[in-house]
Amino acid sequence: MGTADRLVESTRELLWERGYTATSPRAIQERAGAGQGSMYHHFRGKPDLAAEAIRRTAAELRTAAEASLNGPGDAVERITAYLHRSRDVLKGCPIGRLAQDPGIVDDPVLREPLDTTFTWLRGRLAELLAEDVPAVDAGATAATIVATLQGGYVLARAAGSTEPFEQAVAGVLGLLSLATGKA
Amino acid sequence: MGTADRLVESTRELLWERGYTATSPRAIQERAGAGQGSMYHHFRGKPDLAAEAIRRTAAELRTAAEASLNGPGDAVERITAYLHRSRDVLKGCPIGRLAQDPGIVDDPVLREPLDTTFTWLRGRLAELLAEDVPAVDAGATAATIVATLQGGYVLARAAGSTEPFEQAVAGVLGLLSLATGKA
DNA sequence: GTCTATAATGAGATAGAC
DNA sequence: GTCTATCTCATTATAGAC
Repeated sequence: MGTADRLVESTRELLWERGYTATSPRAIQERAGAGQGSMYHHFRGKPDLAAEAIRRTAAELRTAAEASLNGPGDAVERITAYLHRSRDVLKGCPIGRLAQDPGIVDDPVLREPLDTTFTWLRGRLAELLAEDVPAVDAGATAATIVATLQGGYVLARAAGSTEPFEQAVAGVLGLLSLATGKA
Repeated sequence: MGTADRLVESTRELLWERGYTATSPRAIQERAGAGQGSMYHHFRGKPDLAAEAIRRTAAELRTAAEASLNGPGDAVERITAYLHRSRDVLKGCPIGRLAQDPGIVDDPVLREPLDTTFTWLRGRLAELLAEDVPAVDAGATAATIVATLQGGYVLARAAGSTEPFEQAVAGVLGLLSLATGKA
């Protein structure tokens, strides 16, 4: 892995752990084992490096989601697999957590991958629901599922425990099972 | 309003707008129209001031929630009123947004009001659901409702639009209406 | 109680040697 | 390509005058 790649990977980790505003170029350099000159040779500055890091993380998240959502089973089974996927709940969502950072939301270039990722995810879930669960509004229910996940992370971090996340996921799956009549 | 109160109010606003890490004592002082000496006379420092600000915001949020949840109607009607309450969606939840800030989550004193607030809210919603909606797991569904709200804020900020928030709320209410058989 | 120094530390980036 | 100064500004506080 070259220096530029190590810088991007370090940035990805730090954005997940601390967010954008609280991540300093200095910390990125230290974790990547690179000097300042090296960083400013490969990237124009912190925003440029962060943009590359966020795009890479967004692409990875989408690939991981597709694995569950294109898997075997009907809509509710695929969504269940997606929601039950192993996650580092107390670290939060590497994309969703950035939505609280003013430095991200106020910069169109940095916010764009977040918007694109969630718009795609809601659309894909809505497709699945429209096919198999006619009893519900597919678009609204898809938004609820993604929001449950993102809000579950928030509640877990506030509680210092994964329990609220697991409850929230169980709750939305319970409601979905009523909609399919397979309760 | 005395100087100490103005400092706390300024801190509350800035915590909501920027979070804890990105809020500087300097910014607090400027907004409150107070000097540095004044702030350090009334408070030991930024964490002390933030603790007071967060406790005050949490108390206010709880009072506002109780107004809807103790209002007229059955469980689903009260929850609907709570979810439809007017909110500044793109600013996010003044309590929930702090859960993404490492400076809050890593400090037990600053995290405690978040935990207490969400634990109370989930409990209160679960009480209402247990009375009127026997078809669902009250605790899990309560967690889903709170998570939908918190996740709805995240999606709205990522999108730069209130639309995903409104969809998520509509979705969870649609699912709840199935559970009561009043669809 | 409130004010104005003062100061140590880090952020974020540029310059120029190697 | 990478390194080590260097620079400017903000952060977070302390000290002491008023």
